[in-house]
Amino acid sequence: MTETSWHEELRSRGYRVTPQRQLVLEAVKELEHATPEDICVRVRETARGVNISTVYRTLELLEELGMVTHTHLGHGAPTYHLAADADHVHLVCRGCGEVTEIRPELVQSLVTTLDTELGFDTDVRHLTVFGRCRTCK
Amino acid sequence: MTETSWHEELRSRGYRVTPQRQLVLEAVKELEHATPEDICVRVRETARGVNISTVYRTLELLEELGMVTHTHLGHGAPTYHLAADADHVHLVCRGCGEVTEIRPELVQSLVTTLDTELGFDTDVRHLTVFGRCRTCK
DNA sequence: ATGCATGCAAATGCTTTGCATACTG
DNA sequence: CAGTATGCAAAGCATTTGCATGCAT
Repeated sequence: MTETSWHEELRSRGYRVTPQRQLVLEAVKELEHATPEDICVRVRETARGVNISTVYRTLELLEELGMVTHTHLGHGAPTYHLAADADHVHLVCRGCGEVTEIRPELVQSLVTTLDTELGFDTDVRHLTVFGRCRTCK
Repeated sequence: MTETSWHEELRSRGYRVTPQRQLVLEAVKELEHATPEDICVRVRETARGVNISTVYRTLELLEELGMVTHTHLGHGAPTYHLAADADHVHLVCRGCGEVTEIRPELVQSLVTTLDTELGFDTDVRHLTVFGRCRTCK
């Protein structure tokens, strides 16, 4: 999505293009797996402050527009990605806590099975698999 | 696990058998997919009150002992199961919000792939797959 | 100008913690 | 009796909301 196209996307839906919204989207782009708090801190480093509640409101909006997605990687706050970069599945190791991104092809068999057997359409981007990595098991 | 065996399990590890711990375990057994709050309410119905902080402490203990497990089914509080009953995977529909339990065999291909390709040992009981069910897609 | 978006502060939901008291072993 | 477990209240995060003001259109 180009710079201008999402501006128009916003306007066409009756939303406004504001500096805060641009800054939050930038931060999501640069930081990967960022929590709302991370994003807030990042934005404060680079420019005028953006309030944490605006970060929440903006992330909700960007998610509704399909520009970002979130996943729950642990017990704490969710982490956000650009939707365009989110085409992967997360593996979280309970031993060392390491988070790995894997190619979505590795879960293709699961997606196919759930679709064939149950007619269930899996949201692969939101999928997080917990377990133990090679070194911790 | 029999009634007495988990009492001994507790004692052997230096923990004590208390009415609260028994009540919480009972509630987890009876309510399925119960949040800490649900458990607290349930216990209050049947007997003397148990404080919410005791519920949290007890669930943590029971989980450490491997008697219960939890999953995150939505945005709110986690839900607890008896570990013995937990041998299933959760499907959560983003459309209607319905939670379905499926046989772990349906994700066997995923587990095998992750093990073979990455040496990752999947915690199937904690797995929750988000997406859209047959009627909502 | 109109009214959506933001900042601020308070409220909310969930969970943890400190400490005095109660109870188990 | 010794030391763990509980209740209570307060504190701690993460997130949401109400409302007055600011800014994009």
